[in-house]
Amino acid sequence: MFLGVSTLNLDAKGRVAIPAKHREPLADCCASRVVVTVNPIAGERCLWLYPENEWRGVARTLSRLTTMDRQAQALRRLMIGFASELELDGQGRILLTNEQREFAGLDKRVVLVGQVQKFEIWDEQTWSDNQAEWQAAVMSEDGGLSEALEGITL
Amino acid sequence: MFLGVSTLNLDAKGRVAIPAKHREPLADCCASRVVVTVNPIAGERCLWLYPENEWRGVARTLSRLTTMDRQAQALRRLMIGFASELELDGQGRILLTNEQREFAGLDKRVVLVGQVQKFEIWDEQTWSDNQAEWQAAVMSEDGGLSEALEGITL
DNA sequence: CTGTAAGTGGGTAATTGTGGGGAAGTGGGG
DNA sequence: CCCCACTTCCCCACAATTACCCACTTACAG
Repeated sequence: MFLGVSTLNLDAKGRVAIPAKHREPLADCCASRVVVTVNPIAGERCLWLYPENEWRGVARTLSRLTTMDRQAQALRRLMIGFASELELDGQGRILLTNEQREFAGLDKRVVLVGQVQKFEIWDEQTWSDNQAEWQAAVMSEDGGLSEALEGITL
Repeated sequence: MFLGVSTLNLDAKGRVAIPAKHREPLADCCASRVVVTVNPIAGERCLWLYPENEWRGVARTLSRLTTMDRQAQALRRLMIGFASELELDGQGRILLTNEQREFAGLDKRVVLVGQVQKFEIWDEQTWSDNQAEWQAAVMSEDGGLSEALEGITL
């Protein structure tokens, strides 16, 4: 279970160092092999980082979507198209492609966010800009709670 | 069952000492392993501290929410994203991350509030500012008692 | 008044994040 | 076919942070 935010720097070569606390779990579950791709959801400009074993399931799901559905095609083009398979280097870093960096608007300061089975990588500014919005989204005054959230206890 | 408020100080390194009365219960139920995250509810800027065993259920609930629901995503980003797994140090203290301290506006004086299965951590000022409001919220003169509260016995 | 326990504050050593140098590999152009 | 330029990878080194430990002071109880 991957948890927690870490703010990190992209170095001049476009590499990100995965925080040490995540390295052992990654070595265990996927031999430090990961897949980075983009988040296809409109308006959320961030990258997704999957351990290879998790990615396989995602890839299978994507490949089963029908060819005739426009949304499915769009989803597949983005997620498969931008994906790259990577292995952590000796210092626990990965090299992002230019396309990925551009897509997510990554410059120097980035945020790596654990999301249980995967990670998200955000530009630091974008991440903090979105926070207020997310807080408002959860139990906003306008009353709306989505079905998925009704009645959950935290 | 965790009860009671304690006012505590963050030290210069951002650590909080858990009051001694809670340490043994924590040692028993979760080997002094806890998870700290943020309260995602709009307008409530505080941290939540779960014993690890309680956290597992919460994490399961969160991980089951669908990827395509915006509110659920927001909730997960906040609660999983800001979470950190911690173990009390030899002096019974835990180290909060910068991100968590910033989120809850913690400076020096903080309040730890027992909430049965979990704790809340508030900035002292924020805590006292909110008290009046909460009193007003429960059984306000404008008559409204929420459904959840109708007919309960205290 | 004294002894124990708890809260508080720092020092030190190990670990981690970050940056850069150089070798190895790849592709394009002469 | 060879050479050059550019990218990718691996390694080393420094700097900052973190974790662990010890010591002091305050509070409470015997």
